[in-house]
Amino acid sequence: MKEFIEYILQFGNLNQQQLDLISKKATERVLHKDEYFSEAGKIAQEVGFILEGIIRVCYYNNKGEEITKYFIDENNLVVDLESFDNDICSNAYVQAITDCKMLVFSKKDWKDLLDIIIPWEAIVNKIISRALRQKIERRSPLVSEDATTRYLMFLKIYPNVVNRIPLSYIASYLGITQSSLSRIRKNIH
Amino acid sequence: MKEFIEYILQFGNLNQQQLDLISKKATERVLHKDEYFSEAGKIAQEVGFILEGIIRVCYYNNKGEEITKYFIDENNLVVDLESFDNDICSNAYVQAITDCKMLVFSKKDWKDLLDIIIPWEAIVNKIISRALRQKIERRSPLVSEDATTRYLMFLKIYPNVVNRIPLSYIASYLGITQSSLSRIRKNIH
DNA sequence: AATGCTTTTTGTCATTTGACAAATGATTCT
DNA sequence: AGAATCATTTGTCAAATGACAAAAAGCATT
Repeated sequence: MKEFIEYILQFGNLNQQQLDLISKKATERVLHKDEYFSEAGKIAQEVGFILEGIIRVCYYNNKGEEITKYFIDENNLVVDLESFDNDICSNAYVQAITDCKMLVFSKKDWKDLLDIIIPWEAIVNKIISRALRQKIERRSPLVSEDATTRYLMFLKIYPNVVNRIPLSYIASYLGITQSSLSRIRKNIH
Repeated sequence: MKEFIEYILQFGNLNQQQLDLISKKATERVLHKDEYFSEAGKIAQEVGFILEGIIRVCYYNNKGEEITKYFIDENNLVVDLESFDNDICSNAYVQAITDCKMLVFSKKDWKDLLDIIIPWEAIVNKIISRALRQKIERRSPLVSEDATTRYLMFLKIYPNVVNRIPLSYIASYLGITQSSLSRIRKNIH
C-alpha cells in the first residue's frame, strides 16, 4: 500500500484523510501466472496497481497471431482504459506473466473516489496521460528501427523484465519470430 | 471557426458565452508547406487546430534518419504536449506538409481559458486522452505487421492523405525505404 | 517543346527476417 | 533418476527488405 501512496503523491498532493479513503477501497489480490486481469470480449471492471510481478497486454491480429502490445511491471497502474471508461468490450487480454501481487479497485469504488475526492480526478488524469504518452514513446520507435535495435531498446525500457518472462512474449512484442530473437541475442553477446 | 466549435462540442457542453470566450482567443494563421509549427530543441508555445491541410510530426533517430511519427489532418488539434505542458525542449519537429489553414492559441491564452472556463479542462482532458489513445492504436499495430499490411493500414487510417504528400514521408512513417514502398504499391495495384 | 528540378519507379545484389523442422536445454512431476 | 513438457537455439531455404545507382515520370518555368 505504501508503494501505491508514494506513486500517487508523485502526481499531486492529497491529505491523510483522502489517502485513507483511497486506501480503504483497495483490495489486495494475487493474480497467478497466466491468469487474466481482464479479457477481450468483456468489459474491464477494475483498476489495478502492480505491487509485484509483470503483466502484459496482448491481442490476436487478423492472422490469429498473438501480439504482445506492452508490458507493465511493478508500481504501475493496470487498466484497459478504453473498455473501462466507455463500458465497451475490450479487444485485448491483460494477463499476468509472473505471479503478481496487486491492489485492485472495483469500478464503482474507483468512480466514487473520483466524486468524493475532488483533486483525485486531476491526479488520475495526470497518471493516465503520462502512461499513454509513455506507451507511445515506447512503441513508436519500434516501427522504424531494425530488430536488433528494437531488442536493445526493449532491454533499456524494461530492464527488470527480460529474465523473468518467456522469450516468445518479447519476440511478439518486438514484432519478430522467436528464432530471429534468438539469433539477435546470440550476436549481441 | 465553426469546425472548431463543432469539434469541441463532441467532447462536452459549453454555453454560447463560453464558446465566445474561446473563439476570441483563437487566431487564424496560414502555415506554408514545409514550415514548422514547432521545432525540436525549442519549447512548444502554441496549440493549433487544423482547418485545412496536413501536418506531420517527425524526428531524427540515432542514425540521423528522418522518421515521421504521425500525420495530423483536418479538424484535429496540434500540440507537442510533452513540451507544451512541461515547458521542456521538444525532440520532434511539427511540420506542415501542405499549406495549412489553422486556428492558433498562445500558451497564455490557452491556460487562461482553462482557469476561466471550468468545464473546459475536462473537455480538453477528454480530447487529449482520446488523441493519445488514437495514436497508440494507430502506431502500435505497425510493429507486428509486414510492410504491405502496414501500407494498407495507413491507407485506411489516413484515407485523405496519400495523394497529397510525398511518398518519402509515408515510407518513413511505415519504417521502410522509398523503394520498398514503391514495390509494394506496384504489387497492390 | 525544352530545360531543370524533384519525385517515383526499377534493377541488382547483399542482408535480414520468416517459416518450418530438428536439436538442445530447462523445468516439473512422479 | 527418468519421463514428459515446455522454452530456446540452431539449421536450411525462401521471401522480404535495404542499399545504392540509374532510369523514368511528373512538374514548374521559360
